Amino acid sequence: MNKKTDKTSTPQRILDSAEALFAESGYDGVSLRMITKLAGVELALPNYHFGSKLGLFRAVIQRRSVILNNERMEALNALSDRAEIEDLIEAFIGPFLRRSLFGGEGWRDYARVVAQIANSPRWTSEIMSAEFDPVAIEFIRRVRVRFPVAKTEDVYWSFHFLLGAMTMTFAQTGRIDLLSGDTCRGSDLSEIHLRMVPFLSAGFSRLCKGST
Amino acid sequence: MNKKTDKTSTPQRILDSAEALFAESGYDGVSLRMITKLAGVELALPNYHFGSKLGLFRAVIQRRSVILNNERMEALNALSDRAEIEDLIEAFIGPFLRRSLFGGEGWRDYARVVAQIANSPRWTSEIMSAEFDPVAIEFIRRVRVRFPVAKTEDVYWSFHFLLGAMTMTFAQTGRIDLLSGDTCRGSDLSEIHLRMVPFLSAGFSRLCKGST
DNA sequence: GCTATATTTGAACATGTGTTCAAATATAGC
DNA sequence: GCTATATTTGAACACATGTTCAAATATAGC
Repeated sequence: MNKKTDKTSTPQRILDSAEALFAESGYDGVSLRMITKLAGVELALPNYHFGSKLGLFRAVIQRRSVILNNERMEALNALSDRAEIEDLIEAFIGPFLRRSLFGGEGWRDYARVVAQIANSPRWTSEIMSAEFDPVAIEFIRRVRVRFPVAKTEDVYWSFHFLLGAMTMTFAQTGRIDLLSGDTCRGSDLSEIHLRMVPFLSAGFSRLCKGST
Repeated sequence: MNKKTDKTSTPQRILDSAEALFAESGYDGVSLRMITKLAGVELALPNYHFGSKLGLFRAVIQRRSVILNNERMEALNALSDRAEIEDLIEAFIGPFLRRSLFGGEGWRDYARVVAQIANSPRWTSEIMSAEFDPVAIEFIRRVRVRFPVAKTEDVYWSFHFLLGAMTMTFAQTGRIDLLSGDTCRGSDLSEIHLRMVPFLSAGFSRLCKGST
């Protein structure tokens, strides 16, 4: 018999299983026994490799946030100071949407985990702000360059609405599928992407162009 | 000694405590012992009055959803067929925002619970669709009357973005407070309301007016 | 005031929880 | 091949979980 039943390493198998289960039921809805059973490893191993359940959760988030934030930051930096709001929004949301769409189950599950913690007061400062604020700050800075006369609050609240639309998209709850009788599918991220940029651009323009 | 230490009835005290705790930590993050301790009642009473923990959770949601949906449906029905998109959006989100703002802690906590279940696949059909779909369907119908040439998908996706912005607002995680250095406060629902209607109206107009 | 029903009490039940640890095994450096 | 380190095993720990139930108490109808 093989020493490993799979090619992937133990920590990775644990991360993958945890990611899939957290996406479905959230942090408190999943036990280490569920995770280790799905991963096919012993119960003690998550604690050995990640210290604690909380350590495992943080590792799940960080594994992909690092990759993601690099891509997003690069996309923003690639734009000139005269870039339109459409381009800024595209740079901010595009990498995440593309990963969720083409990156396989793991990335899709990851987005669903992020969506849940983004709406939970418990994880806001500890995880959301810690992991995702740098890109957010840069995006907001660039929006203010684009709309120099916009009031500070208008920019932040516009960003807040963008964040909500993005989060709801990542959540993939199937609500819109049910509601539309499958006319729309939450998994069709390219269909959403196509509409999200114009929708949000119009909102930003209305609020931040300075007509007040 | 009094037979009741408070004026409110036992079921209500349980509902209030459950609501406050669910808002902070979600369904799985709260135990019946936490709830009964906060409510100052015996452990067995939630099961007696609501059948199970799940029954209690559903009761927490339904207690206010009934009130809310009546108000929202009336607000929609009060509008003429020629109502602007601004008015439709106002009717859809206004009652909820006002309750959260002026209704006291209970309504604020309730909104936070709804925000969390709105992003969790686990509760989508069981609770979200069951409780909130009728108003959503009526809102969408009215949007299509207002924008008769709009493609079906554009209307649904616009609604999806609206739902995201609304949910993120109700979540009250404090992220935008942190990010803006308290320039913006997530608890200032009137500040948000003021901007949310124009922002979303611009998005709907861009996507649904039929220019494609 | 008595009776029937509704509610509350306090304890127990079986099972699930994250974490720990010494012993066994595998891996890598030389 | 031997040794030192890294990993895995399997079991146990102390405690928390939702639910149940008979007994005690309160409430309401007459």
